Amino acid sequence: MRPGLEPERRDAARNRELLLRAARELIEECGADGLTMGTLAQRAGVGKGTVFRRFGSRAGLMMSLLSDAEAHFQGRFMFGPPPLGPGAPPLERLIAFGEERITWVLEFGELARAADVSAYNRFDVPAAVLWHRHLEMLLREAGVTTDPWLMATSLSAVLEPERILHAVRVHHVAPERLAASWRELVSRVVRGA
Amino acid sequence: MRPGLEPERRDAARNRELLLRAARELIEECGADGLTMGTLAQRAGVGKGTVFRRFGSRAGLMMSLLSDAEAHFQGRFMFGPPPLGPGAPPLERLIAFGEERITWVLEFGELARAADVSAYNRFDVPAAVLWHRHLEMLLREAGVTTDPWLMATSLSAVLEPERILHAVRVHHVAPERLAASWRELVSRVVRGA
DNA sequence: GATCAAAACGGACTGCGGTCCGCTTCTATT
DNA sequence: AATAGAAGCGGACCGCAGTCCGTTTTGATC
Repeated sequence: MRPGLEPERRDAARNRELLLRAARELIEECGADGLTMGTLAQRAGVGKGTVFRRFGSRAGLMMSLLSDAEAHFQGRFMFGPPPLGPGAPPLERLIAFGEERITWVLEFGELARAADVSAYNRFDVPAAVLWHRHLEMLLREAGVTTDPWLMATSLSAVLEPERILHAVRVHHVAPERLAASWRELVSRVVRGA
Repeated sequence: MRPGLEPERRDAARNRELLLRAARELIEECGADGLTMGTLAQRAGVGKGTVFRRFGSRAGLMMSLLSDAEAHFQGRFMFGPPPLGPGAPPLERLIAFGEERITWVLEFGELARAADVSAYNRFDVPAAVLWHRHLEMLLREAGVTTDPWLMATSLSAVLEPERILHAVRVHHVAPERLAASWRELVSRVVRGA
């Protein structure tokens, strides 16, 4: 999250750790939706202003909590072993990407939902941009030449946490069924090229 | 919105009209995001409790404001002339549906965004269910046999107001380009069958 | 027209995310 | 060790969505 170039003051760093620890505890106890910024400040033993100074907003806090998991996932699809990482044919990588993302959403999705900035720029956070670029690149490699940028946008929409969680939690769709549908969709998109 | 079977009391009906009129005025002046329930109550000359009694929530109010436009759109794709309405081949109807929905979002999307309940059940409001069923039906007719329900879910995701508005307003994507991408996507999905 | 229960009303109240600003604590410099 | 000013701190404060409950309006019944 933080570029190490301009180091944090000691008390600031201490409070960040205090807050992250307290946040994880609270989420454990009440779920991500049950966490309020006031309670968090109290639990961590700091003022509310400090929480907002550190994380900017509730969404920012959630993004900080996610950043480890996100970095790990990013590392895997960019540098990890095939079929998710480089080395496999693009269609297989697309399929693997969706499958892994579905798994990821099932594990961290509630946090991801809480991290969604409710403005238009929800799609412009670094992680979302990275995923989008990755999809676009794979589509190009797979020979999709007509507007790969928008096609990547559409595929991103399909993998949005909100929908995936809704399908699984409300409609009791099995994750494997989601994955199968994704395979089908992306195969058709690519084969149509 | 209201089934006519259990008629409203006179004062209730009067206040509903007052509120809807005031809401439209305020949105005209401040945009949908700028409308607050308190201001609305004040403008309409009623108490805040009344606003919530009538519409349940801010999202409910926005849905009431949308209901005319929604009913009109629904009428067109269910009973209107082809290619949107019945009579045209399913692929053409799918294409027309997306095109019309894009146009619709560009006109009413801000309202639609404001009407989005921020819970899981955002996809279970009657209008969303209807669109979903319509897409599913067209997919079946077009010969998509593998999990048309989930495929319809995916296609719905692509047409979500939030993304369309983001593409147009932030990334300056021309609506025609969105429509072209939709045609491409849905053609490939169907042809793959 | 008087009566009465149900429906509707209204505004004080709660809890939340987020801001503001006077005060405190660090750390670089001498 | 003294100092200065930048960085950090905290909690009172704001505006908002949504709730609660004592009071008022309505319209069916007599």
